[in-house]
Amino acid sequence: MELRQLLTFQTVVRTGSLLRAAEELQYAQSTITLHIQQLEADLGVKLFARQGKRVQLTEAGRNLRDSADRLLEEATRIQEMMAELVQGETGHIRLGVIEPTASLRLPGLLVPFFTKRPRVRLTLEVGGTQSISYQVATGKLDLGVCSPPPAHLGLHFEPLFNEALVLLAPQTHSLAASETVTPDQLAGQRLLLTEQHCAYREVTERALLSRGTNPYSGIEIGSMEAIKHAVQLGLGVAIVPALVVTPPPAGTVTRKIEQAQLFLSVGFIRRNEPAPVGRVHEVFLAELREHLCERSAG
Amino acid sequence: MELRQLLTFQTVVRTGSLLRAAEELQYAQSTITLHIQQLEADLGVKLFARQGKRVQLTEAGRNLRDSADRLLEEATRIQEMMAELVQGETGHIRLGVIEPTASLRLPGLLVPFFTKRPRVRLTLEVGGTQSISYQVATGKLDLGVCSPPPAHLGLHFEPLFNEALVLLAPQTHSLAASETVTPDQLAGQRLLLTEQHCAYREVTERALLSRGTNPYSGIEIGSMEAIKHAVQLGLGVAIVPALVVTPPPAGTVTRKIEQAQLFLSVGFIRRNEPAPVGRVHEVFLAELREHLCERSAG
DNA sequence: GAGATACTTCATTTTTTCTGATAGTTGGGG
DNA sequence: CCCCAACTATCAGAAAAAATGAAGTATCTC
Repeated sequence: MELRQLLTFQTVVRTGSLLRAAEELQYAQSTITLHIQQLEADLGVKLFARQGKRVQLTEAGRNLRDSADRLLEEATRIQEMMAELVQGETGHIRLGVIEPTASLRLPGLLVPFFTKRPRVRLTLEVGGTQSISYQVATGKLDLGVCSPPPAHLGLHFEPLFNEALVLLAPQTHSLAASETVTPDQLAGQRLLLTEQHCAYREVTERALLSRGTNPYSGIEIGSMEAIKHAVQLGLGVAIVPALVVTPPPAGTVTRKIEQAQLFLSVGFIRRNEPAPVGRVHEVFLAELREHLCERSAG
Repeated sequence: MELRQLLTFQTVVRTGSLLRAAEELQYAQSTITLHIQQLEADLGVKLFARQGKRVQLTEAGRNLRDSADRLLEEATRIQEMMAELVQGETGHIRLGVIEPTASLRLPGLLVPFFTKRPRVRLTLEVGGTQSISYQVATGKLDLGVCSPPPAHLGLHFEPLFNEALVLLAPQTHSLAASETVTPDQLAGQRLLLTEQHCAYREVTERALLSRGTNPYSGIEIGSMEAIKHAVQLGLGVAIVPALVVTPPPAGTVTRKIEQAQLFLSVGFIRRNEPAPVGRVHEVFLAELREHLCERSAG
């Protein structure tokens, strides 16, 4: 059974004549006869009752008609889909994004992108840089938005913006007294940290350790929201993305930290070698660059 | 795009390797490469990201995967359906049956037939002999169960049974007095007839006219049930199939009519020349012969 | 880094497809 | 009633395509 033969069959059924089908399909008339005969031999049924001039569908022919229509429709659908895929009008973006970016910066980008492209599918995975970069490397995700990934994964990283970090403290806290604080002042304070291996924590630890301050305080909280509440209730102070605490929650204040490179580089990652990404992904990346770079914080 | 190529693609995806696909499909491995390349060229997209040894699906490949599965499934479904069609396990019987046979004799046949063959479709059209035979002649119906069709339609008619007709009269009617009645006794009686062109009426008219009795009484009622009720209410008498009034409705009696060939020959009709019927139809006809002939009334 | 493994390329063989001419059949019109 | 016009079937040969096997190239593993 060949698609060609089914198309011929369909055309014969529609036109009701081998001759007209031949004209329409630009075949010799004998080819039409042949196609039908091959189909009949292959399926083991007579499709048309030949009565000299006219051909008429048999029971088997009637049964084949609808199925042939479905099959050929599916076939053209495939070709159309592939064409749209090339145009970037359709496709599936499997995207991994770190939590703060996903909740604060991404929605403003996704909404216009996907309303303009209703046929594009999105799978958004929110997680840590480590998990995202691993999944991009193994092909489970197409793209990631996170901080620089481990070099050994061989991923391409392109920075988009720097996420500034600030100190969040209860209004009544001693550190809230001055406009800015220095890393030295943090020594001895109870600092609420995110989990280990989290990029935010790593940046924070690196910055403070380089100034001789060991930030570890014994309290790790996995969620930015939870940390905000903990600070609000006076459990301690925290270093969080500025955007997360703009404005600060009631009863807390934010303070800039001087003399430390307290920011997190955020960019997108993709496998650089044999890029198994389609046109949509390129278009999406262009959108990412445009919308996230312009808001970049130094 | 060819079904062959899609099958190769599907197999490569499933096995994850061109070599294994070649083994499984009994092709040379170069053929697999070729199929994929042809598919890629035809669709205008790369389907696999070649990284030397390994092949990995691209975005386009992932999109094609499901569609290819669907298409190939539909293709095998077609082949299976055709095979079943040959076996008589499936198919579509478009059947026309006259009303009394459809309601009285057919159900007992259809129930076992279709419970044994759940995949066979049935379209049952109930109508007069004329309409049924015309539709069979033009191919709108496959088979008909009715009285002998007009000869000019060139249909094959095979008698199955004779439907005996009896007089139905109100219990209090004068004709109910004797055990049997003769056509002569019907003269002057108000006889309720079915519509013109109905085989039942034609048989009745022929039989009575041949005995010098004109049965026309000015009342035509299109439904056997309505005629029964009309007789019950004393509107007149009627000649109806014996089976329809076994037992007679309350307040009525049936009487045999002597000296007249009052029965209707019922059989099946089909186009005899290029029989565009499938195996199911043959099986169904065999069932018809078996179940309807044995109950035949002389 | 040598060998095994797996995909690609290419020239060749085999198979299939398409065609044009021809023959056969049917149904309507004079 | 016969012939013509309209269709479909058959067939042999040309054209196209598919499949192959061998040689080539890249990659992973030990």
